[in-house]
Amino acid sequence: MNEEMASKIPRRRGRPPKGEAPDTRSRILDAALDLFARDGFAGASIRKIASEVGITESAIYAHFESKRKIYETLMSEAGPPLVLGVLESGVDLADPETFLRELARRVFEAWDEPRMRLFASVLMRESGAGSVSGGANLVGLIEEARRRLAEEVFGPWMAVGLVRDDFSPEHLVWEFFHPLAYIRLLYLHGQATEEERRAGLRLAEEHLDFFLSCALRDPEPQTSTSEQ
Amino acid sequence: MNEEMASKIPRRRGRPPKGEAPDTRSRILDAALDLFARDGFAGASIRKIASEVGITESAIYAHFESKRKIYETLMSEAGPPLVLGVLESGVDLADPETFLRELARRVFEAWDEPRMRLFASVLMRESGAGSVSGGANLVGLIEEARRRLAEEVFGPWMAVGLVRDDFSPEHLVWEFFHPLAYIRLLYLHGQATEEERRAGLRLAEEHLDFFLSCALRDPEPQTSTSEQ
DNA sequence: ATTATCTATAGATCTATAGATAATGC
DNA sequence: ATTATCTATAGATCTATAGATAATGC
Repeated sequence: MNEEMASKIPRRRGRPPKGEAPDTRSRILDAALDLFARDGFAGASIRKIASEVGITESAIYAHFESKRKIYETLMSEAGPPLVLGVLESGVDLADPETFLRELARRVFEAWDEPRMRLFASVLMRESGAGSVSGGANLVGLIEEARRRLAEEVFGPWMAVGLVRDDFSPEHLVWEFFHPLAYIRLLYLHGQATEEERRAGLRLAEEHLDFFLSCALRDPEPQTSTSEQ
Repeated sequence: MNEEMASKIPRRRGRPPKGEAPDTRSRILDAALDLFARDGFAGASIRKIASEVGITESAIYAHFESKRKIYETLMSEAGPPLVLGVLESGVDLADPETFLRELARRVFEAWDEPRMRLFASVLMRESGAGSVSGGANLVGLIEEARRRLAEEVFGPWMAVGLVRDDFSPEHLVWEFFHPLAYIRLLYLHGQATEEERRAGLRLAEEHLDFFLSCALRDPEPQTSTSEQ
């Protein structure tokens, strides 16, 4: 529980000297992320967050106007870019197998970071319909990634016969990507043990093999339009 | 919010006459399930549960000794049997395609029930590691189903060449079943709209087609051991 | 003057218990 | 006598604000 309940010695009254308690704002965000992941939005209290940081509750209100604002700030700072930015960073699109393996590798590299695992917990807890609005909607985030992968990656591949064409590009993306998202939620969450994480990564690799063996096609013998 | 905030007229003091407020205990459980699904364990209060049922908070304590006990009671009443009982009810194992389609149909029939959708929300919210212990562990429940399907269904099929054998039975089960579980959590939760539910069911069907087209094999031309 | 902290506190809400009361079932 | 409810209340905890105080940066 209170692993590092922060210095018991109460601070003296006014604004602390420069170097003493650096970047309280981000320490509040870190503590909040931790507690939201463990206890959910409703279960985490300003009081616990403050005590984790080592300041009083009222000090928090100098940085954020409410608990919900803390939540929204967190969520807006770790939204889509982290999922899709990976895609943008220019992996070679020519060979599906290489591309998908590299994409999965990068996505999992990001998702396996401690901070991202905390986000996975929060997403899992709070992304249902009745939840804290403001930012994180799990289905929404994933739909976005799915749409782009379908349009920009699987669609073109299908057009040149690199992947099977008896399912839509959208569905191929789904079969590729959603199991990975599922693994993230179940195996790469905030309190996942080393063992769970390894199990998750192993599953992901095996899924990739399975998917590739199902979806790939050898490129057709170049019935190029220029020589019909 | 308070769709049916229950009769505003306060009841009179003592035990109510027989037919008047029937089966309070199960009405408490229903209200609690509803609120746990919407607000999470921490976010749902005894007070709200009581007000939903139309009794005072203290009346609840005549039925359950604590909020946690209500939660545990709920979870113990809707555990594994609902997932696996479906499997037991004797669907013909001879033809994989028929069996798997029927299994999926029954599982989704159960999961699409309003009450089961509420459970999906609660599972999603509270099954992370740091959560309310007692009963529901999502990974645990699914592992159990997976193990049995692998041993009793996919294993035998693989032995007789009905499914591909370049992946373990366990992994084939995973590729078959986990996308369905994922759909349940994301599309068949407590507050899912009609539209989300339909999208989920459509995805499930398409997944089934995809999986069958990947995993099935025509039975081998009966190289039976008796005629070698 | 502004900022980041503290002390003190208001007011809401929450879980749970004690004790009164009225119907039930023996 | 038991059970299911109520009224009343204790005591914890929670969010948030007011106002004092001390360092910072102009």
